[in-house]
Amino acid sequence: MKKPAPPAAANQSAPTPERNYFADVHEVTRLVPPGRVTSYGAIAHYLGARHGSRAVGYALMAANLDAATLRREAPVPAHRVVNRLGQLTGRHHFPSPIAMQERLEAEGVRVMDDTVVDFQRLFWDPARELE
DNA sequence: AACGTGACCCTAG
DNA sequence: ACTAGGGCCACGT
Repeated sequence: MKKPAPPAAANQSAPTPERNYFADVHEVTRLVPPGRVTSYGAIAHYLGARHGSRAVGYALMAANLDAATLRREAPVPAHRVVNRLGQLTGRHHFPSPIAMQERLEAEGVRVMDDTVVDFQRLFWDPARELE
């Protein structure tokens, strides 16, 4: 899949400047296969490395809030995004603190001590897989 | 407009 | 190996 990474230079006074950014993060996240995981930094890097990794988490939080508010299945598999060490640092932003781990385990991903087991092997890098 | 905060990451000491 | 500090981007006061 090809992705028109919006450079930070595209800082026009658009009606919804952040919509593209959120949409991009969500789109990439949707491409992470079940049973695999990626990291905030990997997504940020794929989108052009200009986006801070923190902003990726912000976008995912928004996705989760939308899902919770609309009471429907999360349109974005945010549980497949962890930090660079494989830790489930975003678990407290799910409906339940254990929802993230449960979703991962339901896909066959084992989690121990808030950390993905075999993270290196399950890691899915968009820059390498979508290239 | 400046400032603080946050699901992060890299580089120096 | 461990800890600090700075850089990164979006958002709410």
